[in-house]
Amino acid sequence: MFSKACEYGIKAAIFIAVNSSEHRRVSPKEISEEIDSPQAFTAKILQALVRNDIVQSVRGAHGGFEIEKDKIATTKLSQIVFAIDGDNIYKGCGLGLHTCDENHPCPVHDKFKVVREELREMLENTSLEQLALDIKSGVSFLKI
Amino acid sequence: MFSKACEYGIKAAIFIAVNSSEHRRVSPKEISEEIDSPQAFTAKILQALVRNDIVQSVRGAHGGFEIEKDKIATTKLSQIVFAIDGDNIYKGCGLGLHTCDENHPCPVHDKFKVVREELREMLENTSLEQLALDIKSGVSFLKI
DNA sequence: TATAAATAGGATAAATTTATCCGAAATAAA
DNA sequence: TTTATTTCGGATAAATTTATCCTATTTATA
Repeated sequence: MFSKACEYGIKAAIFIAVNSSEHRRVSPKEISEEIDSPQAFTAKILQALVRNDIVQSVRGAHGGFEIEKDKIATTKLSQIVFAIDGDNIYKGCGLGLHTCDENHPCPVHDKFKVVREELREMLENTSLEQLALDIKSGVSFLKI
Repeated sequence: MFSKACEYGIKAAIFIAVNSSEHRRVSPKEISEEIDSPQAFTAKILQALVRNDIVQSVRGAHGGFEIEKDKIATTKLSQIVFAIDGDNIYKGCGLGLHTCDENHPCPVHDKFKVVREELREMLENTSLEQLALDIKSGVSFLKI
């Protein structure tokens, strides 16, 4: 469904959110260990999240990654997905047609529309905060 | 959402179904022109569909690809997707965890479950016949 | 101001997916 | 039985995604 990069990006953001809520900055090394991802590759993805202003980075000694408190509550999954994979998952044609709309639909246009709309709503209505809370309380997991 | 190979496979199967319903066999060349896909690559995908008994092939002069009449009605989109991409789209974990279930869920497990279940049902309830009919009547399109 | 600790970013490699090429095998018909 | 036509299948190449490595840059602190 999502690219590996996107999967890592979502998990990394959740882990940073969990730690930021406890005023702790985290390093790519720590992140990649906790979410079970390749460190250097994860660092690249973190850079993309920083460029898209989803995550904040602090360089130099005692630096690391963090997310501003109010952003943890306002950032939606859709923003992370968009920053890494773009919006093709719930915008593009299911069968790859260049133009696919009501006037010129692909064979699965109507049926796909329902599923993708549901996916879009889910991503737009899910905040980093909700996901981070479940990790903190041990209800959900970031690896294995 | 799906791989290119899967997109081509679905479109090819629909085009073959349309022609088989009019007792016409089609070649990879004709198929790739009609669905706007690379010919040799499409031929490989057709072979996979033949091996999975979704499409029938006839070798030699006057050969080509066809689908048995009753199979056009009974074949579901899910079978085509499974033959090419496997069932990871609506089985695997949304965040790539090796084990992700009710006892050990990833952060988006519950939310994803709904979307994937809807996707699965859609694929399992959509027959080649329905899709082919819309192409025949000019309601939907296989390219552009 | 020197040093150590971090992220940033370019270059490159490995793996996977997508795509092409060509000869082998099968089949209908002359 | 030969020939033309057609799918099958292996080898290979191109493109994209995933992953690694190394150096530059930034920053806190001794």
